[in-house]
Amino acid sequence: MSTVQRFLEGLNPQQLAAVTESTGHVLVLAGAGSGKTRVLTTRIAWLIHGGHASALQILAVTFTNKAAREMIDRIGAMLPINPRAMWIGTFHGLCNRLLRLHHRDAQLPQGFQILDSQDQLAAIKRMLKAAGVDDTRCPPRELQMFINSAKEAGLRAREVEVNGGRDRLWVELFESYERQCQREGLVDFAELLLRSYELLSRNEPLRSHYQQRFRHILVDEFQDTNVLQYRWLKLLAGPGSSVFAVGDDDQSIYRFRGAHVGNMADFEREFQVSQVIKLEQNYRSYGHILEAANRLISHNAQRLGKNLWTAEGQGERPVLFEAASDGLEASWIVEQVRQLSDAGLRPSDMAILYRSNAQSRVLEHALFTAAVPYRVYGGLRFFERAEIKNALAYLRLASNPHDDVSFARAVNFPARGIGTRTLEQLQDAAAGAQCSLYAAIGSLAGRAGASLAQFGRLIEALQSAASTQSLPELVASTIQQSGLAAHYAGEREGQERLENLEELVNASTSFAAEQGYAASAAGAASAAEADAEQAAFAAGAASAAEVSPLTAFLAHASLEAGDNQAGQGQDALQLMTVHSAKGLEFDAVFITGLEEGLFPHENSLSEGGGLEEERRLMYVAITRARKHLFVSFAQARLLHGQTRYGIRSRFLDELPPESVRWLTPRRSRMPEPVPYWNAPAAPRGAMSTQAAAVAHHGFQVGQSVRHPKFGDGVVIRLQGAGGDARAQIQFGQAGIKELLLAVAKLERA
DNA sequence: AATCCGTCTATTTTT
DNA sequence: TAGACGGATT
Repeated sequence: MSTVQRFLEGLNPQQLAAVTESTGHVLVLAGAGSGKTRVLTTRIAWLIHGGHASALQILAVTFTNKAAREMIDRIGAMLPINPRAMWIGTFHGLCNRLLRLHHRDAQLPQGFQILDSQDQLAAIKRMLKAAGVDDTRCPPRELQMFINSAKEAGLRAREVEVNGGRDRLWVELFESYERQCQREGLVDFAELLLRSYELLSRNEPLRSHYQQRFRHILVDEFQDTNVLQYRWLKLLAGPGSSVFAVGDDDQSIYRFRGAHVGNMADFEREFQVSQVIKLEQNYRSYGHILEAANRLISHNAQRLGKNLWTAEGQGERPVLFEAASDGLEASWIVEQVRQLSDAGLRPSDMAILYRSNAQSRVLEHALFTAAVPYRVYGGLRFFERAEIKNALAYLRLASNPHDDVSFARAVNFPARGIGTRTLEQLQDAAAGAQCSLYAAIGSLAGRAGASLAQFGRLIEALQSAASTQSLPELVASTIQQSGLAAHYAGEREGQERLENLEELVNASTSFAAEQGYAASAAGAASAAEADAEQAAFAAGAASAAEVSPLTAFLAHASLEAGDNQAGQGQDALQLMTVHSAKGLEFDAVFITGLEEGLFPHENSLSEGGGLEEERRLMYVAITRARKHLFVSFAQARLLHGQTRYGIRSRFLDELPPESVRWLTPRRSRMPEPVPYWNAPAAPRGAMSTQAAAVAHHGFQVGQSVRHPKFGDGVVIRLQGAGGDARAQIQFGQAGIKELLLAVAKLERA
């Protein structure tokens, strides 16, 4: 068929092989910029249009909503079908869909609420308080980590291995958190995964239904999957189905949040992948940039092995620059930005990347002073804003009044005379009666009881509004009735918050419109199918179509926190961490702060495999650049209010010398002491510290030294005098050491 | 109920 | 240095 031919046109042989592989499971090693998304979407189009599968037989999983949206849009552009007929979404989104459809079997109320990390932490704190456990014996954040990592490993509280009293306590708290969530109909992110995993593993008919249905399972960013997600996929992949996994082990940078690169090798072995397809042709960067990336990553031992190449020319060599201070590094970047602008690049074609968010300050300052428009990624997202969460808490209560997380949030905001005392009494009453806070309202008498009763009536009013009004009407009236509108209207800085609440109404309007579209139009096929599923597996339960718009909207708000960027649209230079740059590309890229201790980050060096992950991070950074790449570091940097003297990152020495261009003399890895007057970012106090640091032993803060065992380093602090004089020294490999000057064989360099 | 003050911490982040 | 948080104060 000619349409199919047209899809396949222009694919390189490896891409073509991946797209049209028709037997068994497939592992695609997709290098940066190798057209991975194109392969995924083209394969889906090929499967459907070539008659290999129907849209209903396809399940495609991504990590972010953005990636899912992109996939849906691109398929929509290729095929005349409604892509919503397919199950395409994030792991969490798909699990949500599954659990709503089969909430009975999953032992959840139909309108279960999803807790984001913030909500989860609040729930944990509340549980700790109820259990009477001291925050110091069990820091809430650590318990949260403990619970989430257990769940992500597929473990329930009872399955966690206990060694010692501390563990026992934590496991008990884990258990009571689980009970609390179950009682209140709350599901955290990890629970979405675990609960649907358990649902499928325990319910054989349901499992085989979905196994037979999903003939083709496609997974994006496979290197980022965690242990539970891998098991989930394995469970869903029945006999005769094909799993198509796309990933790049060299871009695995999320181990710290549970990603398990080993899944790639496990997949190859356990699914008996006969052929691993490597996509190595890069369509993004010029040759010298790719050579830099290839050489750098070749220093990693743990690799599946892959080398990027391009059919385009060599292009410019990446430029390396050594600055005396972070301030001067920033000024140099601004100057390069100017030159690039003169050469015709728009600010939005350029990005400045850094390892940690704290580094953005100096850069922002320099850009602001030079009047370069810029935009910083990161920070609060729309649905995470306090005012939005407050409004959502009321909406959640309208949907499920027994959601104590939302109750606790809403009950006294805006203030309505229900203080900590009253709340404690209510908590006790609820704990005694084993019921929700809302259900316990009646048990309190007196003035406090009256205030609570009034709040209870508010919830009931919202509930009835929810059953009569349209979603946008409900959102608007909730903002009014809750008193949030009045509260923010009376606040000095409340205007912006009011606007955000207005925006929430708009969001609900467009959400409702989209849902309506999906339910009608070509989505009829999926609706019919979903109904069939209902008839077979959830007899008596509400069908998917009956999940109320409010419930759907609340799930949407939890699962998609909204844009992560400040003001968009305008032509601005992009500032972001290397992590958030993954998946993006720019004509010009600046990678900053290439200093030992910062990049690679010192905290990573103590973790096994940490250095290799840092190196992959650098690899990701380099491969973001299309034409121009600038890599820089500073001898002195203001960090936590103190000037830190850094050594050039080892990563710079791992780049191919013939493919890069040093703008500053490339010395041995020992910077000269920095004259403070060259370091405008340093506080005035630094001057006196440094002047005072010159002592009779002849060492000075910022001084380069060499130690027979630890190698090259820089003095970062001096204390004591005479025979007791000590120096703290930042070594390249060995990290920070404190040495007695009288004893240590330090050589001045 | 709002505000102030001392303490603590500071890598990366999506769902 | 700066920001977030919790406890105490007004």
